[in-house]
Amino acid sequence: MSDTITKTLQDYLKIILIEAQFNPSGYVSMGKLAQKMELTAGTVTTMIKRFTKDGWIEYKPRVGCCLSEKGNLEAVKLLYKHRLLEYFLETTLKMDWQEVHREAEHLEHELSDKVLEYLDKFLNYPKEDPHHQPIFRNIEEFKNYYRQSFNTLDTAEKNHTYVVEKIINNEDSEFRKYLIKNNLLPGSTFIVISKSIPGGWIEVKALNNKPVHFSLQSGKKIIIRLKE
Amino acid sequence: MSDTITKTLQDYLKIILIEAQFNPSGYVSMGKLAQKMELTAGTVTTMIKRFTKDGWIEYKPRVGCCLSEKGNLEAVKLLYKHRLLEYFLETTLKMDWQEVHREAEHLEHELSDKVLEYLDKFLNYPKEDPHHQPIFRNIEEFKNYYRQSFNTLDTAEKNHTYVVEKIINNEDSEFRKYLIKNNLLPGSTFIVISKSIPGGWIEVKALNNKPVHFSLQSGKKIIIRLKE
DNA sequence: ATAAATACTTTGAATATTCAAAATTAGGAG
DNA sequence: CTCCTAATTTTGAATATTCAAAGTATTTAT
Repeated sequence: MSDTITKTLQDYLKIILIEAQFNPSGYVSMGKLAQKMELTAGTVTTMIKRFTKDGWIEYKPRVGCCLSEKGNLEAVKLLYKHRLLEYFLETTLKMDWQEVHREAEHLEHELSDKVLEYLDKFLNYPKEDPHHQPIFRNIEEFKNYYRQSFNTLDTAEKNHTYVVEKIINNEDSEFRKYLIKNNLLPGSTFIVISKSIPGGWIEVKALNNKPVHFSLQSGKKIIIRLKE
Repeated sequence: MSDTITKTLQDYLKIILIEAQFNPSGYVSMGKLAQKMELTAGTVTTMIKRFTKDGWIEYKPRVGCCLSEKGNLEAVKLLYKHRLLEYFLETTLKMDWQEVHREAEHLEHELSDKVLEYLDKFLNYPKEDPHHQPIFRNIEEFKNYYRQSFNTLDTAEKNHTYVVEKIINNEDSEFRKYLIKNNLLPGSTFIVISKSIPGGWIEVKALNNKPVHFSLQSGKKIIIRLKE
């Protein structure tokens, strides 16, 4: 059944597409997936292994999974269907925005590519859904959009290398001095040495500098991007 | 899971609703159901017994099944969703009529009552789908329509094929001879060539026979059912 | 570096849906 | 009334999806 796109597979693909964006490695852990899918971790592990065999997903044991090319294609199409449906339900049928997401969630599974095409034409190819979420019509549009979006330091991962992109709330001069001293102004490259979520801190090190700690709270003020 | 309306249950209900109309007893055989569902008779028997336990269906072993009140309610709603979707796809999205049925078949399963309500309002409550099939909004409308439309020869429709089910008032031997001569005894198949309600007549033709006229009055003595 | 906590994987079992093939039954032919 | 045929029902097995609980591995804290 390697080519059958079941409703279940679709749900997995869509969640992985979104969650992978929040992770510099591009991988989604089994725990995270289980939480989002509202299933047990064991179930998710089993299913992911099957989907991997069918070529939808790539899986690294004890690490997580990401979408294959084939999986990406399908996942982006689902997001396209979802957002176009939201647009239709809200602007054409004038449904309450609170119900729109849930309804689109159901309908997207049965909306064929053909109906999608006609619906898009009828709606005159809107660029955004009613909540200003862009409607991506292919992977390139999707990837391009997310390439430009950034994460903050608190989401950085151990052993990965990043570049400082921007500092939020630049008024705080104490905080600024701390950044200058540790060579962490926009443009600087650094690596994550260690991190403790329960402890609420992260330790990073810029080139030719000593390691330095930040609270995850203050890390939210530092916008970063993964270094190639 | 007695209350969960799965896609599978929906498929069974919809087919039973339609097929039951073609049978004067109101029951659908396991064989017929299996054929329409494109499943084996064994599968259908098993499922029908389960659905009976859950209160959707009434089942008589070795005879067949029909819908319970609860099943009828759900089935008519599904037909409502199906036809309204056909209307939408064809008149609003301007899809090709050949694709419309298949697409509605899929979407109807995920169209909630809420969206149905808004869609109906948007379409301004059409009375028929694009192929002149009435859109029933509740069981009464459905039953009423079928009670009047598919019982005796006078209600038969042009170009449709029927089977003679029973002759009322079998004493009239002249009438009986007329039927024998034209091969219109119970079991015979015939097609309606033409019909005039103002003229008060209907013209039908059995296989390998010449066309023959009946007054709508005498047609009331011939009980028929739609073929297939 | 070792113990404790956390995350992940495996295993065994349950439910829903399906089929093929064997067993049963009803209705018609002789 | 008995036998045959066709329809129906039963049985045993398969697939997909899921969970709980037990077993492993990794990470964090001491």
